[in-house]
Amino acid sequence: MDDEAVFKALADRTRRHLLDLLFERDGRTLSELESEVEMTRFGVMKHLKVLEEAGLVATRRSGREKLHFLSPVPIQLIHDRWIDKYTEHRISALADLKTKLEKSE
Amino acid sequence: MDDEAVFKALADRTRRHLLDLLFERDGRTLSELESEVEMTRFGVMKHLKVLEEAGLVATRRSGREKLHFLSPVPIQLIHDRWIDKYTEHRISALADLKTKLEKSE
DNA sequence: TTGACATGTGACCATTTGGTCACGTACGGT
DNA sequence: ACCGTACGTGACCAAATGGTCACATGTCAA
Repeated sequence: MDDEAVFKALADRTRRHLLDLLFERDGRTLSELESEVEMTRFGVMKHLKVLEEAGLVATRRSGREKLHFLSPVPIQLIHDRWIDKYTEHRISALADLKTKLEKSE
Repeated sequence: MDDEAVFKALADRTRRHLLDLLFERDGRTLSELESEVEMTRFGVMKHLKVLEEAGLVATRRSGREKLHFLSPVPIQLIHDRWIDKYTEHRISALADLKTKLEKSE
């Protein structure tokens, strides 16, 4: 697996925020994403490039705009790497519990 | 979520290899893990500390040894963040296909 | 209690990374 | 044709990261 690019891409807080934005609504342009982040256009562009090269974001040009889409396949592969099929249900229960505890703080 | 530490921890190739080793067999000592990696003891120790602080590895002391265990809960949480429950089956099929294609190369 | 083994700490250095900027290219509307 | 808009490139710098080493602590066993 070409995992290096994927994990490096996920290691930055801004890039994860961009993924969150695209998870919420797909097909946004660079300018639109830029307005959601405290950073110049150049920074955002660099981050999107990293995400695209990692296969976490797919793009499509439309005139002078570039549309960005979330591509979750690599995330699924991460999961499959360290979660044993047989213990998956047990872990899921733990993860749900952890989420609930944190929300109720 | 305290995701920063988790993603930073996963961003390094050596640390992912250590997780693979622990996924394969739990409860190993530092010295044992050191022998599996091309690096001095100090480097491995630093990496294990990062993994432990991220909650990806749990430890237990036993005499002068320190035993390391894989803790996959944070991995599950990553998955849950960007994989929509309703599209999960479709993505899984894609991920399986990708794995098969890469294996047959 | 002495010695060997297993783990721990802080300083140090080379490389990578995140962010900005000056400048450049491409498309659309009027 | 022209101007405004949207995206792209390369250089540059400060900060974070990965790795090693000298040195230190704790534990077992003879």
